[in-house]
Amino acid sequence: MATVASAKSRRTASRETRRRQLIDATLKCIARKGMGNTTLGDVAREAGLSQGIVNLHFESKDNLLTETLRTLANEYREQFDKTLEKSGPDPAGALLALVQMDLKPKLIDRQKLAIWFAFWGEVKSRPTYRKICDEYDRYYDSVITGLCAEVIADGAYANVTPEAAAEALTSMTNGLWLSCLISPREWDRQVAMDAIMSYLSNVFPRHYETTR
Amino acid sequence: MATVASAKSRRTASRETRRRQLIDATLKCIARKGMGNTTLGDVAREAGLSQGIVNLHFESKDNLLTETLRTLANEYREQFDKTLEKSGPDPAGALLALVQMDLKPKLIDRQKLAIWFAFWGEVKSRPTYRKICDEYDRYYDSVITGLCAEVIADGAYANVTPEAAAEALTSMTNGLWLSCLISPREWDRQVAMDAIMSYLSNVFPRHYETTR
DNA sequence: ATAATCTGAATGAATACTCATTCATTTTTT
DNA sequence: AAAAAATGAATGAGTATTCATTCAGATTAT
Repeated sequence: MATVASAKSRRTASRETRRRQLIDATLKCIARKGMGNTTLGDVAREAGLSQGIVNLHFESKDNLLTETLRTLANEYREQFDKTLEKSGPDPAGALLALVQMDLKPKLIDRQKLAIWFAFWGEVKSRPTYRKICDEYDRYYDSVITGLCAEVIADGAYANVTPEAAAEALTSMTNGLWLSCLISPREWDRQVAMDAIMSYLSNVFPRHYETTR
Repeated sequence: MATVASAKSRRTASRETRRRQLIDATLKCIARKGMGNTTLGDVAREAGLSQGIVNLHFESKDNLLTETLRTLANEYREQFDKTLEKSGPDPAGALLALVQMDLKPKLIDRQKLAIWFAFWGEVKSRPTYRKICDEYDRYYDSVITGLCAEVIADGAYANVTPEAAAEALTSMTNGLWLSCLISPREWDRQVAMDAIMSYLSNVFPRHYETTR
């Protein structure tokens, strides 16, 4: 019983702990009730804390939401980087690992998608959200374009540019998320994966053998 | 002055006219301020009418928003059907016309996209929105899957199923819309079209000649 | 060791404000 | 004159934010 550092009955916690706790509560509330119907009272209740707690730790609701988006985006980026790292030096393998990541049930469930779309839905009227998303997307785009360029060079493919291939692949995964959100019953991971593989195996045939 | 049915100074209008006017105002407000910050006062002001007007013609805000989504969806469907009709009997041509439609500046500008994403952002917490979107999507999916099946049969393509190709194409256009929303500066219709053509010309090479 | 003091995290009632909805009144049409 | 349409002030429910107060744990003094 020695090294239990944070006793569970502790009434006060460090600033960072509370902020994280509140952000987690916010994510849950947005997934359940949507962005518009999530009140600070909801967030506090979900976190098991008191009414005024959010304004104590974040100064405003606006702030809380922005930080929540940042946290969400960071989490995705960590997954992205981890996937990239684990996949070794082969660019074709890395590309496949990345698109497969986007369909992993653990990472992308309907809860998470609802949260992403909730933020995307406000992008036009909240420039800050747009900027944050753009910043991260720019990075993913550069990585994926780079991988496509390597594959194209390696296979001497003359039928596609790295930019077009990257745009096609990232757009496809984002679009597949929308299908999952709107038709959860019908939506099928296998069909989604088939769609992506139909691209890879036809555009880069010497790198992605069709198993059909 | 006899046959001027709708004089411009007319202060009262038919129910349908007013409803349409209010829905148009709602669309503008959502594009400008976002779903969450659009109030009934905003809508009334945008329409140049009085505070209580929305509740007079729609019974509630909820109702107004649902009807607005239906109108938006109908408008898109009309475009879809018109495009299909105009494109003649060739399935490959129809498919191309449909994906090109999705990138037409007239049809798809950032205003419209913002509205679509605003509704999609609420899909998870508002089952009605989901149902409406699903209903329309099911139709588009069936049409596009059918066209893909025809192209596949005609070209004897063994490398892809109609379902996978349809899913790939519709997902790609939806995903391209997200790019347009998030990176409006960078986003380029030509690159978007290249991405789609990289799919068509590689998966259905005997139907879509690469002009490169 | 014990008591006294301090600190800042947390509370939750009070405040100020927004906004959907209602409705008595006015205006327009028939 | 009666009916229909529209107005816009009033209502009240809901909610972000504030703040005086409480309290657990750390620090200091005895």
